[in-house]
Amino acid sequence: MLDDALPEPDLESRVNDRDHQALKLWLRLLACTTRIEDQIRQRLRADFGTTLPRFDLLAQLERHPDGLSMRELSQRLMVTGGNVTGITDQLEAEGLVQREPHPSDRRSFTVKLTAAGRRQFKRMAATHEGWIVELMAGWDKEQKSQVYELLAGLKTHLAETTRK
Amino acid sequence: MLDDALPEPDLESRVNDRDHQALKLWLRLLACTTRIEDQIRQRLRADFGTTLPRFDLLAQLERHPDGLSMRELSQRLMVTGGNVTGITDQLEAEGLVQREPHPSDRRSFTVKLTAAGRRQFKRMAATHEGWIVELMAGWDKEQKSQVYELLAGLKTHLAETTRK
DNA sequence: TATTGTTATACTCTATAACTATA
DNA sequence: TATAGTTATAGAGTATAACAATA
Repeated sequence: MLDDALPEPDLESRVNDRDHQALKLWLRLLACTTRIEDQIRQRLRADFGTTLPRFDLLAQLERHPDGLSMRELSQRLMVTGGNVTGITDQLEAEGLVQREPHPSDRRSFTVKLTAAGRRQFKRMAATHEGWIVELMAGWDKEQKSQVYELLAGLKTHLAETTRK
Repeated sequence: MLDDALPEPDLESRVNDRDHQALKLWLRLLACTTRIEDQIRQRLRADFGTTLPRFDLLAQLERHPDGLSMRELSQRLMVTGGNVTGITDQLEAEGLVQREPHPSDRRSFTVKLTAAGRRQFKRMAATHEGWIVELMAGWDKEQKSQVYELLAGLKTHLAETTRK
């Protein structure tokens, strides 16, 4: 098997000969994504002094120039409200985002990127994409396309299966 | 696009129309694996009162009946030594593993599963595999096989690319 | 000197629950 | 009553660095 040629032990090495297809696939999938994610975290910290959750929050705001409420951010980032408060506090202290009062609901805010936040995110996003291109270079264009389409099916299944 | 039919916003929704193939693929990949991993963590906690790192450590020991040193565990689990000490302490307190003195090197231990640890791990592993089968059921056998083979290429590339 | 493992410390991310202000 | 957001707290997981014992 191709894989036995790889000397480095890692999370996938937890798999056993008797194990079944789904499990083997999952462990290999996990090994790959973990490795990429670790790289991204390391590089975000080293090059930009930031973290993946902070980057993710900025990315959501960049997609929504009109801003998002704390609750919407919480849903999109899939974390609880208290955490969004914390991350938003940090980003606001860095001057990258700001809370604006909601026009009609005085309980709520609209969180938006500042001009500085937008500039900074654009810089980070461009670099980040370069990292991804580099890390995914193990697949050619056609292979990427194949996996992308295959993942659509898995994603749909997960959305239907994993409520809460 | 198939994906626009999915209403639920998640991490993949950070992607933008102008973004490129590698990035879109990565975000979809990350969304799927994160979702599965979150499920596994939740279920390990709910059903067995344990965590993924603890499960992973037991899995490594199950594959190595002769035991592993702390250093080997650290490498295989890809975490620093201090963390392995902590996780091993917990598992030892639960009676699932034990440290045995290394025969020739008095600085070192060999960590092994206890009989209880082996029994408990077998139970957990069987349940765990059922979860994985369920969560990966979005792909049929042929699709699983395809992705498995494709991942081999990515994994090799990552092993060659991401040294520290 | 280098290595094995432990300890101490600190930081990030996370969830839960109690709380306030408003709807 | 319900909802938006905050605060407080606790716990898991991680890294770093200083340390003791041994090689």
